[in-house]
This record gives sequence, structure tokens and C-alpha cells, in this order.
Amino acid sequence: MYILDTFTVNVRIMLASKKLRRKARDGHARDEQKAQTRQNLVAAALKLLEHRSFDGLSLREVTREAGVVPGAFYRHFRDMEELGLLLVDESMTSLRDMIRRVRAAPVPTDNIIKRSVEVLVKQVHAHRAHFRFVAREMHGGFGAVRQAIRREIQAFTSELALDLGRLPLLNRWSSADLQMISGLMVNAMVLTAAALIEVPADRPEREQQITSEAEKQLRLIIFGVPQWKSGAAPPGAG
Amino acid sequence: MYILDTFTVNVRIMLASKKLRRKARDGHARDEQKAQTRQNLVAAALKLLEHRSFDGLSLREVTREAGVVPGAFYRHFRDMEELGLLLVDESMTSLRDMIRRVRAAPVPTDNIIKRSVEVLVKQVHAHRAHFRFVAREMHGGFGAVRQAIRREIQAFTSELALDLGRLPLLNRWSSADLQMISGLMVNAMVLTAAALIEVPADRPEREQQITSEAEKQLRLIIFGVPQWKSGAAPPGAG
DNA sequence: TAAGTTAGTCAACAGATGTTCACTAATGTT
DNA sequence: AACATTAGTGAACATCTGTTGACTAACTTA
Repeated sequence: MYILDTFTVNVRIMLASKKLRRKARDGHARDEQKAQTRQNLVAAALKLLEHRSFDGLSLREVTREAGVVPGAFYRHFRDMEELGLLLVDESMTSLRDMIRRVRAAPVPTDNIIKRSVEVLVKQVHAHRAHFRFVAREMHGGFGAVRQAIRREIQAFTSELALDLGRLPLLNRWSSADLQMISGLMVNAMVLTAAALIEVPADRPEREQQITSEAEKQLRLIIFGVPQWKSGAAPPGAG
Repeated sequence: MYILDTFTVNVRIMLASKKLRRKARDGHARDEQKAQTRQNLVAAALKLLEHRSFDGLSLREVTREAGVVPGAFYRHFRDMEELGLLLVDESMTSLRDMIRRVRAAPVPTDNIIKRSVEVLVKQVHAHRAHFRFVAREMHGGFGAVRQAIRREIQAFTSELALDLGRLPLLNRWSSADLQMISGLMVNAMVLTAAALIEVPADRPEREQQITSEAEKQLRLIIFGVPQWKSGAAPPGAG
């Protein structure tokens, strides 16, 4: 009687937790399932990061949200830190994807700004959680994650500097100055992204306002360059 | 025997924990002591926030660092949130103090940039923990704190816009445009502050590099303005 | 079909957390 | 000098945390 009850309970649990697994098809079912769970963990973390920051996040919370038992976490990551670094990686793929899109359609120097902001907005919508993560943890409390993000953003800035150097308007500037300019632009874009994320889903007019402000800012930066060096500034490091 | 032992222990504890209290002098000793402990709690929180972010911070950690027992916390704050909001307040006083210093010594339009960055650096050094807190929690996971910071930064930006409007170079611009420009400048300054904070104490040359980059950026923004509107931009909202 | 691998479960652990309570001794008040 | 107030203590609580190990059933391979 007791034994039977226990048995029944166990069977029910097993069914509930595993019945959704795919059948083996080409001998990869196991790896596929593992990858799926891993992705569930990542997705769970990203979801929770909507309301907390990374070091306010517990391993158990993540597994709970992902629908697995705490111990299962260790089949995928050594630590929370390892999860964090993976998130950085994923997020940065979103960023690089973005710059690639802009580069894909070369347009006249002026429209490039409108186009860039457009792409930024689309990308933020498509990868909202990633952008939130980057904006939040870029200055966040988790050392390893913060440093990883910094490094990636630095690389991203250099890439943008290269692109800027190809514009007719800017192709006579030193790489140090281009670096400075692209730094300013990346800052503006990151903060724009952060602002976009905070817009409630039902207020599109706020979004419009933010994007047009971003366009203005980028225009100011790019078209301010000639004035800058010929103007009051002493001939700096460039 | 047992009773005597217990008594002795109690007395020793009391002496150890309270012997440092000030004597009453003008009938305020109690309030002074309370204020002191409160400040210890705040200082403890700020110290811990060097390595964690606010929602990765536990009440017990704070009291431990402050040298009081966990329950004592509730004599000063209802929750951690209340502590957080106090920190926002304190930090913003540091910021307002800063803009006041810049305004105090009106200088020719050009030097104002050098002077501003100078003040920024000094202020960051004097209130390192406050600036770190603002930079970190501005995008952080703790909703109430984040929103409070945003509000204050917004107010700060408006104040700066007013100041900018008084510069001969900029006094013909609409307030919307001034707002946009000062937004850009505040962004640059916040991120400069964040960068300054990360500089290890024994590498002053990194600091020099960051400040000169900040100066360049601010110059680019300010002197880029005339070029901007007369240039490729359509006559916007201003 | 039999044997081997392993993703995920369950249970247990030691420790940390937020919150409450009665208590005490220094302070303030009369 | 007697009284009331209260900042801080110490102890207890229920709950949460990260991590471990033995177990199992689905998958893989032979």
C-alpha cells in the first residue's frame, strides 16, 4: 500500500517531467535535449534579469524558472559566472549582427544616420533582453561579466571607427580621433538602447521621441567634426 | 555559579559594544549617537557597493560591515529600499554640488570645458563611492532606485541646459535643442566618471588619457552645434 | 538485445537570509 | 531621584541559498 503509493507518485513525476522529450531520429536526440535545457536555463536567466541585476540572481531561481531541479544546473555550467559569460557572448553577437546590417546597405553619408538608428531600434526590439543585459551589467557589480562586456564594447567601438574612416566626410582623420568619435557614438547608442528598453509597450510616441533625439545627437557628432578641429581646439594628438 | 558566569559575560559584552559612546553634553548625545550609527550603515553600504550591485546586497551584510546586529537596521530604515533611496539623495547632492562649483567661476567660453572636466575629476575623487553608485544603479535592477536616479539625472540635465543657454555661442538655440545637447554632455560626463572610477589608484596616466578624451568629446559637441543646424539637418523641432 | 553513458531527479547538508521579540542600559525628562 | 524612552543586543524562526551524492530511465552504441 505505502509502497504502491510511492511508486505511483514517482511514475507520475517521471511522466510529467520527461514526456515532452523528442523521439530519437538520427542519433542526436540526447544532445538536442541537452541543448534545449541549456537554452531554457539561458532564457530563464534573461527573463529574470528583466527585474533584477545579475548578482542579485540565484542559481535556484534560474533553475526554478527553467523548470529543472537545482542540481541539473551543473550539467551545463560550472558556476553562475560561466552562465554570465555566455550571456555576454550571446548579447555581443546581437551587437555585431547589428553593425553588419548597417554595413550591408551603403547609403549616402547623410542617410546613414537615419538608417543606423532604424536598425538599432529594430535590433533592440528583436533582442530586448540582450540589450537590457548589456546596458545593465556594463556598469554592474559582477566583475567578470562587467569586464567581459567592456572588452567587447571596446572591440565594437574600434570596428565602428574603421567604418567611419571610410566615410568621405571623415576619411582624413587620424585613427585616434576616429576612435574618440566612435566612442561618443557608441555611448549615445547604448544609452539610446537603454532608454528604448524602458519604454512601456503601449507608448509608441515615447519611442519616436527617443529615436529622433538619437538621430539629432548622431548628426551633431558627425557634422561637428570639421568645425571641431579647425575651430578653437588646439591641434591635439591626432 | 552558573548565574554569576552568565552575568559576567553579559557585562563584558555590554562594555565592549557600548563603551565608545559619547558622554551627554548638551542633551543631544542620544540623537548624535543614532545619527552616527545611521551614517555607519550608509558608509557600510557604499563600501560594499564597490564590489556588488545594490540588489545583490543583503541587509545582514550591511549591518555586519557597520558593526551592529541585524535587528538594529530597523531602527533606521524600513527596508533596504529606503536605504537605497537615501543613497540616491546623497549622491545627487554630490552632483549638484559639482555643477555649482563650475558655475561659481565663469570663464571664457573655451576654457569652460577644461574647467568642467577638471571639476568633474576632482568631484569623482572626492565622492568616488557616490559616483560609482549612480553609474551602477542608473541602469541597475532595483526599480525604485533606478527610477529615482533617472529623475534626478533628468533634472540635472535641464539645469545644465539652462547654463548652456547663457553661453554666447549657444544663446540662440531653442530649449529643446539645448536639452538635447546637454543630454549628450551629461551622458559623456557620466560615462567619463564611470571610466575614471575603474582606473586603478596607481595608474595616473590612464586618468590623464580619459580626461583628455572627455575634453575632446565635449569640445566636439559644443563647437559642432553651429555646423549642425546650418548643415545637412532639416529644421527640426527647435 | 545487452551493456554503457548521462541529463535530470530527489534528498540531504550546512550556512545565510529577513524579520520578530523580549530585554537592557544609557539617555532624556520630570 | 524616580520615571519614561529607545538604540542596540541576543536569540529564535522559517525560508532560502549553493553544492553533493546516489539513483533512474531515456538515449546511444556495440
